[in-house]
Amino acid sequence: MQIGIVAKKVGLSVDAIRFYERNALLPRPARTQGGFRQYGERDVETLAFIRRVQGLGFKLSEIRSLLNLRGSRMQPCAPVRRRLQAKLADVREKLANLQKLEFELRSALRSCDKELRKQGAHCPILRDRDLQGEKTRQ
Amino acid sequence: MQIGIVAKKVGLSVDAIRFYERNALLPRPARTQGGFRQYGERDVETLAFIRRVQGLGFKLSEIRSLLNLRGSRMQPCAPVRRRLQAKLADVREKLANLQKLEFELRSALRSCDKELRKQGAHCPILRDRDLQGEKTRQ
DNA sequence: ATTGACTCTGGACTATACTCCAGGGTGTAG
DNA sequence: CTACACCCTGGAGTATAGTCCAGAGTCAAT
Repeated sequence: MQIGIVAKKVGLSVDAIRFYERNALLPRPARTQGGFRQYGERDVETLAFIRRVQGLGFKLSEIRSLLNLRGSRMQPCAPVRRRLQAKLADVREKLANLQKLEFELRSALRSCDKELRKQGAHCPILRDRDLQGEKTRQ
Repeated sequence: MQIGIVAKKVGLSVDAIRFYERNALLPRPARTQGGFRQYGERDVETLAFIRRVQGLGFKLSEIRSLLNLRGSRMQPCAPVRRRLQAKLADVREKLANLQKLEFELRSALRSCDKELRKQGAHCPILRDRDLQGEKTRQ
């Protein structure tokens, strides 16, 4: 199979596949005389795997390490489980942050609405002041 | 006030402040003979504003447009409200995606656990197959 | 042998929000 | 006058996950 076919099969761009090869996510395949990459079913599976775990929120560097586990003959579930759990933890952290953000946006909206109801001319969000007590970034 | 003082006051780095100036978030200030930037309270307020709305999840390009509204004398609340609402909408979309992700991670974990309970040797996540019905990216 | 579709490489480019650096100048206290 | 802390500029670098490109070569069919 040449790269374009594989790309179509797994729903990736040709460029993405070459990119994965350069970044050691996909083994470099055999080549034809002329230098065209030749892929087999195994490669299609690897690419599908990549897409699957990417859909679970893993980044490419993490996927690389997952692929190493996959390469080992015994396929130990425990380390995968550990990674899934870590990922779940940071998804939950992100969720908490976004929820806080949602809350703050809603407050901001409410204060806008209050101002609009009393025909106020100046927006409470745009107003200066309120610069107390925010945490610093280094 | 020179830049270092302002930086300390608002909790930003000197570099960040210069970066904002280059990117038209902060007006370029007066300079001393020798070329040092001289800031006033107004600038401190602007920077505090930037931090505040950045905390609401706005990116710098969006903040720039917010700052324009703020510059106009009448400070109309309505356009700000519109932006807050749009931002709220995409926060909610992100939340939904993350929640879906959380769900998927939990399923993955469950399937790992099941395998581990029955002493299975090969991880269901690492297994190939299962490449049906995923949406394509262009 | 020619056409047309496909592929090759290396490198530049995208967005985001900064940080870090060298090499040099400035401000002020003593 | 000298030391020392601070400031200046322009440019490069960070991470992420690719995309896009030119210029050249290849494959299969006719």
